[in-house]
Amino acid sequence: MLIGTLSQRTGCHIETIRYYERIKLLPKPPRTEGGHRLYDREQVKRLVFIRRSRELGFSLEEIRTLLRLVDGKRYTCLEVKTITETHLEDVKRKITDLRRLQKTLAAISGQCEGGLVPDCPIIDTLFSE
Amino acid sequence: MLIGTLSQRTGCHIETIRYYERIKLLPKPPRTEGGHRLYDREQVKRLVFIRRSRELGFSLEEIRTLLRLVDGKRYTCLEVKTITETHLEDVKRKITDLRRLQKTLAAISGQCEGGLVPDCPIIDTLFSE
DNA sequence: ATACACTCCGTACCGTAGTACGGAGTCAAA
DNA sequence: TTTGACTCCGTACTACGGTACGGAGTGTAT
Repeated sequence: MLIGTLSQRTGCHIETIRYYERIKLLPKPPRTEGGHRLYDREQVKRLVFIRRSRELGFSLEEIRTLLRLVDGKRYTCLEVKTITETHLEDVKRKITDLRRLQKTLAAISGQCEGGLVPDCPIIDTLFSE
Repeated sequence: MLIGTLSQRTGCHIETIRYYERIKLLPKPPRTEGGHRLYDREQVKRLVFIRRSRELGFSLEEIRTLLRLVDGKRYTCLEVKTITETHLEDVKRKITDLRRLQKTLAAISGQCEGGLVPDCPIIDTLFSE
C-alpha cells in the first residue's frame, strides 16, 4: 500500500510517517519503480504501536527504546515493564506538580472578589515574594 | 544596579532578563555611559512578578496580558481573576488528562509480571488497536 | 594603573514533535 | 491518453522558553 493508505489506516499524517522514517522509528520501505514508498501490514502494526504509545504519553525516545527491544526479539517483560513504570512515575510526578499549582491558583483566586475595583489581591500576591 | 545584581536578586539568568526585554516583558532600562543596563527596585518587583507567575504555570503571553493590565493601571479584579480562572481550568484539564493516562499505564503495567520471559502483555497492548 | 570580573551584542542553537511549502514526477481510473 | 489525485524531496518553519557563544568593551577594587 502507498503512504496515503497507511496514513488513513493509522491516523498519522503523511508528513509524520516520513518524519518517523527520517528519525529511524520506521524502517526505510521498499519503493515502486516510480519511487513511491510501499508498505505492508507489518508497518501498519508498527505505526499503530507508535501512535498508541504516543497517546499514552511515551516520548519518541522511549518508543524508540521499546521498538529496539521488540526488534531485537530478546526483550523480557522486565525491561518493558521498567520503561512503563518509569514513565508512570513521570506522569505521577507531573500530576503532583499540577495539583500543587491548582491549589495555589485556587487559593489566590479565592482571595479575589472579581469586582470592578482596582487593587487586586492576585496581583499583590504575584508581586510579593 | 547592574544586570548581574538584578539576576541575583530575582534568580533569573542574565540571558533570560535580556530575553524578557527583547520580547517586551521588561521595559528598556536606562544605561550607564558605557552602555550597561541600569535597574532599580521597580524592575526587581516586575521581574519577581514574572518569575512568580511562571512558577504558577502562566505562559509568557498570559504574563504579558497581566502586566499590560497592571501597566494600564485601569485593571479590575474581574479581569485578573478571569485570566487566573482560565489558567486554573487549563491546569485542571491537564490533571484530568494525566490521571487518565496514569490509570491506563497502571492497568497495562499491572498485566505484566515483569519476568524474564519474552512475550510481554504491555507490548501486546501497544500493538493492538 | 592594572587586573579581573562583568556586560555588551547579534546570532545561532537547544529540545520536542511535528507541519508547511512547492515544483516536479507518478499512479490509476475513465 | 488524459486528467486529476497522489507522492516525491529538501528545507525551512511552528510553538515555547529560553541557553550558548565569543570577541570586544566597561566597571571597580586594589
